Amino acid sequence: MGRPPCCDKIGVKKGSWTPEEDIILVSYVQEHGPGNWRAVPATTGLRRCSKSCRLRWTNYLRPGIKRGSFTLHEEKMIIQLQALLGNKWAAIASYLPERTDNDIKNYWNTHMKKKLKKLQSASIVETSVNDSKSHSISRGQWEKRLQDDITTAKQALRDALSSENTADSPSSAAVYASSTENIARLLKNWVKAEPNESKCSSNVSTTVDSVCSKEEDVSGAFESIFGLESLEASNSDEFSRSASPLAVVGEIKQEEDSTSTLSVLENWLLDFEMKDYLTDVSFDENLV
DNA sequence: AAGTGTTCCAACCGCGTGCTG
DNA sequence: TCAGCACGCGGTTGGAACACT
Repeated sequence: MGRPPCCDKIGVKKGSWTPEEDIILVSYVQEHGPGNWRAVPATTGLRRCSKSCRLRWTNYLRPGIKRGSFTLHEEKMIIQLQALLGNKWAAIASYLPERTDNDIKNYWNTHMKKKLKKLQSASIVETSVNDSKSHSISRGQWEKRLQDDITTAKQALRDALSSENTADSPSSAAVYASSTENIARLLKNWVKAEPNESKCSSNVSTTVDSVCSKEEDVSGAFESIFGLESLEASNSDEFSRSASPLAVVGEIKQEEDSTSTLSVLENWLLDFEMKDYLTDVSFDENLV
């Protein structure tokens, strides 16, 4: 016996969502909040599967979603997190609050795989040419650079966390207001051929703005922790030997009172098997 | 201008997991 | 303990948009 369908297929609409359907869905979420998706079709009269409603909300209508091309910064974070976590898109997306797991997954499958393959092939050529020079960086130099990175990362994390603590947490009303703005923007986009991509500094609500700035801070911390800047110039071997984020976070943990963001970070990192990280992670394994 | 190939992304599908009775 | 249910996740697909010939 196969698994029963998540909802009655008869009369369930598929395919692209219309503006009218979006408005209905957003109205529902404004009233009831996200969740209980099973009730959405019954309550609203939408002829959509509950799954489809959830997906539409999380991937498109949810407030705070940034659309448009990925920044270099985001790209680097994705590369590092993918190398660390594998294809755990939801986990990766949790560190890029404005991007959905679907977006990141799509971006990875279309852009990053290509780029990394290029990078890898270039690296292989370089390695074959400069094989005898491959250990040019001494252990002492490496440790010194690592220590600098850790110091920078810790400072960046502190900054990010302190700004998060001082910022007013958005009320649910504000969150849903920004959702309404999302819809308004979408409707405008449907009317006009070319949308004006919403950037952090654009006409999106202050709620979104605060998310943007926070994301920048946190990602900045990550860049330092993971040595992102060195990625482009480094080969996979060097990455596999790079500093353990566990060590950094563990040290920060001792110095900082726990905050929500740090706890999430810690839990995630502590769930990660350090041993596997040190022995297995390399770009090669993730380029399939 | 028309045909063909390629890219991109929204949406779907099936499975895993956690919760509840 | 177990079955049923709802939700979340990752892989995959379909088709619109774009690029190329």
